[in-house]
Amino acid sequence: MKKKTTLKDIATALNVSISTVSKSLKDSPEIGQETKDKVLAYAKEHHYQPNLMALALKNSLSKHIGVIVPDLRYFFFTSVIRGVDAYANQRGYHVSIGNTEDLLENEKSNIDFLLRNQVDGLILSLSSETELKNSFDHLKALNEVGIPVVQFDRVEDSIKGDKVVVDDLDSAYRAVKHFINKGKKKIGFISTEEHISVGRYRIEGYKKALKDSGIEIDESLIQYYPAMIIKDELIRAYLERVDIEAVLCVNEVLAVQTLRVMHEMGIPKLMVIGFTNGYLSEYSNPPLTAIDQHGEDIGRKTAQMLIERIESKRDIPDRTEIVRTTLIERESTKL
Amino acid sequence: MKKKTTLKDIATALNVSISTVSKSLKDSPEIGQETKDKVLAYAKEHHYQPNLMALALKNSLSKHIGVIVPDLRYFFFTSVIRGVDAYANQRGYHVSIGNTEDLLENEKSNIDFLLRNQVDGLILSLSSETELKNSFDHLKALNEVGIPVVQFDRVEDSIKGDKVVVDDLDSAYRAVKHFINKGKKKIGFISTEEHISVGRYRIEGYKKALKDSGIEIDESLIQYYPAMIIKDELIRAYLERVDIEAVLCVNEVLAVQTLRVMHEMGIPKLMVIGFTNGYLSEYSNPPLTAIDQHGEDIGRKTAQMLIERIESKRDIPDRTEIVRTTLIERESTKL
DNA sequence: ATGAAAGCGCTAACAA
DNA sequence: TTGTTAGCGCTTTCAT
Repeated sequence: MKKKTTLKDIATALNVSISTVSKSLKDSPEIGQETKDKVLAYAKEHHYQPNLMALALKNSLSKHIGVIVPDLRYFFFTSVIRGVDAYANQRGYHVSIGNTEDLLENEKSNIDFLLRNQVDGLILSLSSETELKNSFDHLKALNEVGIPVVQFDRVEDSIKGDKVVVDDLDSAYRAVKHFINKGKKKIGFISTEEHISVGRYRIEGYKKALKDSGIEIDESLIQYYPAMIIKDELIRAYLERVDIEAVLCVNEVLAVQTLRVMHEMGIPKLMVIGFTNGYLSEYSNPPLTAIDQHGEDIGRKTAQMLIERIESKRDIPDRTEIVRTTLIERESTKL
Repeated sequence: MKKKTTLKDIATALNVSISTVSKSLKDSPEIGQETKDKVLAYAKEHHYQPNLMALALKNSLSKHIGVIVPDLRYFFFTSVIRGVDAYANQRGYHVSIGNTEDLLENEKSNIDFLLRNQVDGLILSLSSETELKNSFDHLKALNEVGIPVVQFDRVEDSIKGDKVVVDDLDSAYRAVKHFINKGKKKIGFISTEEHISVGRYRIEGYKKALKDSGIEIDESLIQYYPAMIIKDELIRAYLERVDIEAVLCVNEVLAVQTLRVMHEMGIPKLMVIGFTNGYLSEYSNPPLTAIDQHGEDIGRKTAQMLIERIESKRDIPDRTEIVRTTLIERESTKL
């Protein structure tokens, strides 16, 4: 494997000093045109690439940020990443992605790795296990080290730094209102693990909408499942157990799955809304009414806040940005 | 923003030399226990993190690889990334992800960035535009620089390095045979852009299966769409135009979409198979028979080949690994 | 117009 | 047992 060309290589080859080469490459006026040309030519020919590691070492700024998400297979998280990537690249930053698989250990090791690699800042959505165990020391450590952190979606307030969240409570509220406006009164709620912060807000919104409409809350209509991915049978059991006209699901996988189980059971008059407006919602049969969380916007926003903080000398007080969702109405609430 | 703790900081604070600190941290036998303890304690307290940039500079090995994919929203690509990540981490490598959005320019800039960041190697699946324009100079340059590249899925033979591909031809062949075994003879094919390499193999497999079964090929049953994401109307037009009993789709989005349009048109006796076994296939209604490309295996395989090459001193001849797909039968081919 | 030297954080060979 | 030094690739200040 060939070695990469360095300033020194160019310098020795051309019999000039390293600093002359460095200056030539930046087109410094200090250097004569001839020399510059020689250097440029040689550099091009040998595919010279500045070593950003060396630069980072020198400047103690890596122009490198990390994004850590719980699950790369979820549309919402990849959307956010796309947003971060787009904004960061445009500002000359590179982004590294870490995937926790919803595990605390992976979250720790990812943070560790990114830190050692001198990322200038971190964007992060908590793993499910982190939230479950309330284990935030590794994140508090980030505060102590002084590296800026922007959290999104699944956030923990006790950790310093900016936050971008979706108005989960209000989104659920509006979704349930949507059902009610269509004349539905018996409304269910299907959620994953109870400890996830966003889930808590969503359930509150659900309850508030019912209360505000004078509908009594029936806890038996609320179903928690222990994992993100569950068997059809569990949903079937729920649908058999309860007597509902509409149901709000906490993510699009559950929503689409409910739709299908429902169909198989032959109860097609049930309205369904799901959180996340991804391919699943868009292409499901029937198409699913979905709550669009605007993942890319969230990504851009977090990246913007982070870079602002990285590049600012002064201390900025912590900000929390709330992104309004949009209800995208499709067939699943039209019958 | 606090500065990060360095060896030097520890050394001055403790009135020892930098190398003493360095050795203590690696638990070198050269150093006295007392000193070690002092150093360890101080390091812990001040959240010392070795600066991997400095290490990379020193060793000219960054333990860092890059993965560049065309579209993060596709299940197949995120699966591959998960596989790469899993294997690489276990080998002590970090992985940076680049997203080209199927654009040549983004592919170039991603490669550039990764190179400057001294990645030790690159894993890559070509952008659609790169394949369309046959523009491979930026990739050939990688060969000249001597940085190892492993391509997967959408690959170009003229570029040196290992490759991991799916047996696209045979997969399509088996899918079509599956239809034929179920008594179907009029079989359609829905594809995206014609220039994508995997698409070409799939169409060949489709044709070969028909030929081998003595069914005449009707080019009018083969439909190319200009983009990955298309309107329902285009599919409807196709379904209205042709007279088929089954259809093979080049990805799961198209397959699920076809299923739905079909359903809306009231022609439920059409069998559908799609490439990629992701959430869409699994949760569609009805569940979709899908060709599982084993993305995570592919990811692990590419990472393994790449790291082997990075760490090997000797030249290894180029290898091409072919991953066999699995046909996952679900409802969409059971009627 | 060009070059020498210091320093970013770290390791390792060599001294003491 | 501990310390000194050189060097990884680069920029920048200060000579020359």
